[in-house]
Amino acid sequence: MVVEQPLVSISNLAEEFLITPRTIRYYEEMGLLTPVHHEKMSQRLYGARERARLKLILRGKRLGFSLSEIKEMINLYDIDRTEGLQLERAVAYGEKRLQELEEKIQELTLLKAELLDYHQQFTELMKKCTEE
Amino acid sequence: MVVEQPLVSISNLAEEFLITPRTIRYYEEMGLLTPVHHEKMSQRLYGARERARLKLILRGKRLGFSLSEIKEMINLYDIDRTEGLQLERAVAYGEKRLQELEEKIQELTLLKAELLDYHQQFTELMKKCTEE
DNA sequence: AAAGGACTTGACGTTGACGTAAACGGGTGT
DNA sequence: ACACCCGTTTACGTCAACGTCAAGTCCTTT
Repeated sequence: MVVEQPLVSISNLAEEFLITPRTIRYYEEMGLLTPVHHEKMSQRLYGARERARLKLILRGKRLGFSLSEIKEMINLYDIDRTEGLQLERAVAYGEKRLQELEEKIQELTLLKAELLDYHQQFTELMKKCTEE
Repeated sequence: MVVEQPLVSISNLAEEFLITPRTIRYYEEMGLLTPVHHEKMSQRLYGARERARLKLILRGKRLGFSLSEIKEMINLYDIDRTEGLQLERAVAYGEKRLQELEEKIQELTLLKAELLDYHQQFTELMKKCTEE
């Protein structure tokens, strides 16, 4: 039983994710996306896989990763498709990335705590000003 | 009782933070740093305040914020020096930033969980391969 | 058939965050 | 006096991540 995949055009996909077609083509150019090209026709079509990848890419961007970093991360997800000969390297790399993520979380939490501290001081100060 | 501040030159500061003098001057140009200029002499000198700011800037960079975002954040810390007339705006802005930080933390945690999941699958798979 | 709209591939422009080189000045050791 | 080192300003170069045309292709609609 073959499931009919909903394939969409580049501008539809762009609209869906609130980005431009140019951006999507750029991600393909950088090797982050690999849409199917319609038979004998020069048209990119995007299915569930590319949609998922694009989601990952945009999340990575929001988190401040570069495109090359993101590429390496999503390649980790796709490594089962590769020969799988350098699994140890992949595992080691994954561990390194995990540690970096943990550090980022720590730093963000710290930053948030500091801002929160200042925030509370200010709010306190404002209360006093409005009380009198 | 005046405390003698240890003021350092631009290259000393650069060396301390493993960046270049150019980077420090650029941050000043963008309004992120305001070193004291030695009297009648054209030399920048950096004290505790600039060092603290630079620390904040570099942490912001590691977390993927742009320089203009970082500028707004450290201006929140320094708002007591301004007239203080628009405190409400500052508080509101601070709350917005805090919420964004919370979202970033959530996303990072999610990403980490996903990577960890794949990582464990791979490690499991490798065990089986080496066992036989 | 002619027009219109969505897609394609170049190719060049732009912005942020610096790198790098040029040309100058002030103090210091020899 | 001269070289040397550290600092300064000014200016152009660079790289990532796209924006913005230009020119052509394909399909549909009138």
